[in-house]
This record gives sequence, structure tokens and C-alpha cells, in this order.
Amino acid sequence: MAGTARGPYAKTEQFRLDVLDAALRILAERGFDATTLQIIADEVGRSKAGLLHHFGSREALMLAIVRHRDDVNRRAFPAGAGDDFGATLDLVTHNTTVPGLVALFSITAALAAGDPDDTDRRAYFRERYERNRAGFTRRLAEAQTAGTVRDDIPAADIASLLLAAMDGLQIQWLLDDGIDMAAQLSSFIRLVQPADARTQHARGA
Amino acid sequence: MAGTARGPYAKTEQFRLDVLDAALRILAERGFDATTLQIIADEVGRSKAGLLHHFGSREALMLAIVRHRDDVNRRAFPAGAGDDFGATLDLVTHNTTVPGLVALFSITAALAAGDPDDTDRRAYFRERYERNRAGFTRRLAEAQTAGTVRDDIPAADIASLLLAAMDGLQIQWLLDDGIDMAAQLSSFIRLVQPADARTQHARGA
Amino acid sequence: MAGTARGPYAKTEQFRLDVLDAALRILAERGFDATTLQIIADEVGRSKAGLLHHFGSREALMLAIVRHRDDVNRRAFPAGAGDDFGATLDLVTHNTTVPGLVALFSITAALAAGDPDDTDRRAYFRERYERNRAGFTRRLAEAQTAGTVRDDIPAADIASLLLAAMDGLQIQWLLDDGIDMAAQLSSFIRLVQPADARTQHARGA
Amino acid sequence: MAGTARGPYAKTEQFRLDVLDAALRILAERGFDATTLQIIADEVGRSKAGLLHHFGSREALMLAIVRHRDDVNRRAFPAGAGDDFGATLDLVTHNTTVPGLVALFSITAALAAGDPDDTDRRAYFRERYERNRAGFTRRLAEAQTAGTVRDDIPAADIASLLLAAMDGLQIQWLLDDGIDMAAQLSSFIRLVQPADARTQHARGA
DNA sequence: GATGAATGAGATTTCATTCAT
DNA sequence: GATGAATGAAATCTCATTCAT
Repeated sequence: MAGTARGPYAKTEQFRLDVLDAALRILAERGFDATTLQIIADEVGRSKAGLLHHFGSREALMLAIVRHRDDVNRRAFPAGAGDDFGATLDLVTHNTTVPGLVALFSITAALAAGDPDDTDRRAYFRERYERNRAGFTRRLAEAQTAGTVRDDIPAADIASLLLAAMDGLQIQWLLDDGIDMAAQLSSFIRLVQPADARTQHARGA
Repeated sequence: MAGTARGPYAKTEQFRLDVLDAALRILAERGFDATTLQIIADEVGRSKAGLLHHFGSREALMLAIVRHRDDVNRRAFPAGAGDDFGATLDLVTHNTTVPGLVALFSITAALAAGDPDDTDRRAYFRERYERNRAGFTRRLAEAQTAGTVRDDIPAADIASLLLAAMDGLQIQWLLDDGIDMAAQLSSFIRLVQPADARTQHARGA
Repeated sequence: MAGTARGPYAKTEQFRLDVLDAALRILAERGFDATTLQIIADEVGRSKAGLLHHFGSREALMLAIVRHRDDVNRRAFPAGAGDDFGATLDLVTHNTTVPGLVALFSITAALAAGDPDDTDRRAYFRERYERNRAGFTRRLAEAQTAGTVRDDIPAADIASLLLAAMDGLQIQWLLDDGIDMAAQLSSFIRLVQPADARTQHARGA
Repeated sequence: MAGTARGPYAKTEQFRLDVLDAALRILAERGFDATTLQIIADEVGRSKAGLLHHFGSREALMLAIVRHRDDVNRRAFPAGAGDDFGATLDLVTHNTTVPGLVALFSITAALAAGDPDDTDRRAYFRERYERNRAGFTRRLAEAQTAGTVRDDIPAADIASLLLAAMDGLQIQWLLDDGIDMAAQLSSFIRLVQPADARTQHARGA
């Protein structure tokens, strides 16, 4: 309902979404530093000051893109239950179609991580990782109980490593598109399968 | 010879190193965006124009720090042979003492990965990852042959995942220093141990 | 009737007067450029949009202050008859108590004079000067006939010079309050006295 | 010699003069408020930031025009000796050819006079009026001694009134070009002639 | 090599003004 | 009428970078 453009200043919400889309498009074309407020403003037919009124600062606009895409992705790729890494693999596969977005996430996360004091983006990413770690940990723990994920490693560690691997693979893939993120991630998934499953798998193969 | 600081360009070389040190110190204090050429120049008692004379651009200076630290680290933590993850763990542990540097690597790598066309930093990081992946792959393959690393996953995949996990864990740790990078990495290492070793380990525990 | 504040628009009229007073107070404190609609709005407990609703624009508001003060002054210092410069001297003396208002008149008149095409303020000041010149000219001509003002200079010229001198002296006084506008104006009045009067005056002294 | 473009950064001085000329031209066309840094910058083929580097602020640039024109005028119309109002009349006549400049002087002086605390422009105009009053006063006193200006009014008062009248007449002329500044000023000069001269003049006529 | 001046790009701030409610 | 949101114009600030010496 949020995007239905009803209620007071309905057009404003649509405008904000248009800006986020335009900015992402330009980011993909020009890269992070070369994506200026002026260019985005031109693209959407508004002024720099207009963008700043809605987003506060260039940095906040970049973060708004990240937030929005996080929301969209959460809806498009809802985390499955148990050991189902399907949604994760789907997301990674989908990401290979949007390098600009992947780069934006990587850059923004790194900048947030490097912020010396607490900033909005730092808070956002800290919570994002906490949330994602907690989600994966819970589902991995369930999978361990169900016997579909090996239980000799704490679920929390696997969750943390899985998130880390995804982030790191994105950098490697962006630098060299010969890298197959989905395949690498599948290898990670095999690493965390229990010995039985592997044996079965090995037998099955 | 480069580090010996003798000969006609000794002073220049020392100056460059001083700048890199000063810049890194300021990066750690202020963060990436707030580290301006002016501040670095003030810190080393030179002019902005002087820095640019030696490094070409701000971006090149940042990359010079990365290169220099890569060189230093390679000497301080030479990759061991076979399944020896000791050097890697030592490096990760050491990194927890230099968050500013870790952040610089993360940011610079992410920016390089996002550069739309080829830049020096993009080339540097692409080669860096290729080199590191190749090195790890070779040693992991040896370890697989020796039976100290499980061989049901391609060595190249493990190498890629290991590098990715290290990068990703750094982001998580920078955002939340409750994250124990070394412990997580140890968990990764256990993931790649062969079933036998694990069984032994489990028995030993 | 305008000032009686009765009838259907009484509140509105009072509001407008409150705004003009508040604006003038702030002008005196902060100066022309620093007197923003926001500050005036805050002072009267309304919104910027509210002020603009009533006055149309910032420029129009400034002009409204001028008009209002002109009205007030015309009632408080009605031009005398004949050679009576008393009201003029009283006005000048009174002006020394309201530097903010004097500055507003000077600035607005100068801006109006510099407007390249016809604006409301330009029209207002052109008519204001015409009216004042005509009034002074008529009374000075009467005085010349009566023999109390020298008649070797056209009355129109004296009128124009008198107005000009008043304006110019205000600038000098605002810049340096050591300047005694009333004394200077008295000297001007002596300049236009007929030789007889001066001789008498000289004898009397 | 200042304008000869020699010495270090010789072009800079010429550039500054070009900017002042361009700005004055635009002021004459568009008026004070509509003369933006952007338009001036476009006119001289530079950036807004470039202008600000050289002049500090828009306000400072406006003041620089005033200063420069004051310098030029002082050289072009050097104050004569004694009762010689010739240079003054020449200046006034010349001013009728540069309404944009006259408006700039009027506006800037009025704004300076209205500045609540001490600003550069306020200081400049205060000193400018002091200097001009002192200069006129000295020459008028000499003329009084020589008997070519009536001495029943303090020279200082005549000086102050003369400057004031010139300023005020400029406003009236800008608002209505039917006003003949030179004629009015001539009338003022007649006001300060001694009775003898007037008698002679009257006889001569 | 080194530096201060010059320069432009870009973000941000500050306003007045317009729009939608 | 009144107001908060939206908007654009313009000034200003902060940088990196280039130029002239």
C-alpha cells in the first residue's frame, strides 16, 4: 500500500521512489563518486536543492537507496525455513543482474564500517548485520536440530561466515566477472552439510 | 633496496613513507571522507601541492597506503605451506589492532570494485585477489593431497570463500567489535577440515 | 476609518500592523539582509506562508512598512505653511530616534531607484518624490512671494535640493552618528533665507 | 602602474578588473538583486567559485566595484582648488552616463549605512564620507577666506550638505530622469555664493 | 622539487516563493 | 485564511586539482 500514491502528498512518495531509481541507474553507469546530485537532479527534472529537501544529503540519499532495495529484496526473496538456502541463492543470482546496486551496497557498507563516530549509515548497517545474523542463526539452528546442517560448528558462526562470504564474493565478482558467486556459495553450502548428507550426496553422485 | 633509504632518493622515499603513515593515522581518527589532503599536508608540514607532486592524486595516495601495507604485511605474515592457516590467523588477529587500515582496505576495495571503467585501483585489487586466490588455491590443493583439507570441494572454491569470508568479517567486526574475527575464521577452518580430522578433534574434545 | 480596527477585517488589519511593527523592530536589530521572513514570522507567531499570504512577497512587505510609516509621519508631522520648516525639522529630529526606519527608507529608495524596469516600489518612490517636491515647491513659492525665502533660485530647485539633502544627510548620520542632521538642515535653511533676513540675523547675533 | 599587468600573477589583476567591468555592465542591465555570481561568472567565462576566490563574497565584489570606480573617478575628476566646483559638476554630469554605477553607489551606501554591526562596506563608506567631507571642508574654507563662498555658514556644514545633495539628487534622477542633477547642483552652488557675487551676477545678467 | 595562487566541481545552507491540503 | 511541504535560486563552503613562479 505504501507505493499506491494515496493520502496527503501522495506524489511525493512516488517522486522519492523515482529519485532512488534514477540514482541507482546513474550509479550503475558512472560509479559512486561520479554520481552527483546535479546529475540525479537533471535526470528527474528537479533541482539539487529539491533532492536535498527530500533526502537531507547526498550520503542520506545513497543510504535511502540501500534501505529501499533492502525492503524490496526482503519482499522478493523472503528467507525460507530450515536449511533452505534457496532464497539466498536466488538473491545472489539476482544480484548478478544489478552490479551497480551490489557495488553501492559494498561501498556504503564499507564507508559505514569506517565511520569513526556513529552515523545513520553506520547504525543502519550495524542493525542490518545483526538482523541478518540473527535470522540466519535461528534458521541454521533449526536445521542443525533437523540434522540438515552439521552441528559441530555453532549456528551463529555459520551465519556470520555465510554473510561474510556473500559480501566478500560480491567484491571479487565485481572485480572479475569470471567469478561465479552462486557456484561459490553452493560450495559454502556443501561445507556446512552434515557428513551423512555428504556421504549420501557422494553416493548419489 | 627500496626500504634501505640510501642513495639519491632516500629523502624522498622517507618523505613518502612519512606521508603514508600520517595519512593512515588520520584515516583512523577521522574516517575516509574527512581525511583531506590539507589535513595530511598539515600533519607532515608540507603543502597540499607537495603531496600531489609525490602521489599524483588523493586516490593514488590512498592506494599507495594500501600497496605499502600489503607489502609490509606480506613480509610480516608470509603465507605458510600446506594446511598451515597460522599466518592467516595471525594476520587477522593483527588486523584487530589497526581498524583504520582495515577500513581503508574495505573502502578502497569496494570503490575499486565499483569503478565503472578500469582504474589503477581497480587493476590493483583485481590482481591482488587473483594473486591471493592463486596462492591459497595452490596451498589448499597441496593440503588436500596431504589429506589435511577435505577434498570434496575444489581448492579454488575454498580459497575464494576464505578470502571472501575474511573481507566480510572485517566489515562485521568494524561495525560491531563484539564480533571475533579470529574465532569465526577458526570455525571456517574447521568447516574445511576432513571428516577424519574432525572426528579426531571431536574425540579429543 | 482604516486605523479604527472595527468591522469584518479588523483582525486582519491588526495582524498586518503587528507584522509591520515586528518587521521594523527586527530590521533595526539585524539589518536589511538579515531580516528574513522566517524571523518575522517567528516574532509574530505565524508561518512564513502566512506573511506571504498577506503581503505577497518580502519586497512587498518591506514596501508596506515604508508606506505605513509614511502615512503615520504625514499625520504626525503635517507640512506647515509658507516658510515654516518647523515640521520638517521636527521630522528629522524624530528620525534620529528610529535609525532602523531611516535605514529602511534609504535602502528601499535606493533599490527602487536601481530597479531596471518598473516595479511597485519604483512607482511608489517616484510618486513619493514627485508629491514631496510638489508640496515643498508650492510652499516655497509662497514663501518667496512672502519674502521669507530668497527668490533668486527657483522654488522647485530648492525643494529638490532640500529633499536630496535630507536623504543624503540620513546616510551620513547612519554611518556616523556624530553628524547632526538637524543642525545641518538648519544650515540649509539659512542658505535659502533672503539676504535681508540674514543681515537681520547677523545683526541680532 | 597598478594596471600594467607586470609582476607575479599579473594576469590576475587584469582578471579582477575584467570581473568588475562585467559585473557593472550586468548591474546596469539587470539591477542589483538580479546580478548573480553565476551570471557574472558566465560573462567572464569563469566559475562562481573562481569569483569567490578572488573577491570573498558577492557583497565584497560589489564593494570592490565601488572602490575601483572611486579610484578611477578620483583620478578622472581631481578636486579643484578653492571655490572651483567644476570637477564636481563634471563628475555629476559624467554620472548621468552611468546610471548602473550611480545606482550601485546608492544601494551599497544605503546597505552599508543600515548594517547593524561594523562591516567592511560600512567602514569603507564611513571613511569615504569623512574623507570627502574633510576635502570639501578644507577647500570651502579656503574659498570663504578668498571671499568666493559665503562665510556665514560653517564650511563643514556646506561640505556635508553638498555631499548629501549630490547623493539625494542621484536617487531622484534615477527615479525620474527628468531631474537635471547638474542644474540642481548649480542652484546649490548659487546658494553658497556670497551676496556680493550674487549681486554682481545679478547685475551682470 | 616545492609552493601559494588559481580554479572548478560539487555539496550544502539559506532564503523566498509556490503548492497542496 | 492558514500552514506545512515542496521547490528552486543563489550564495557559500570545502575540496581536489592545476598553474605560475
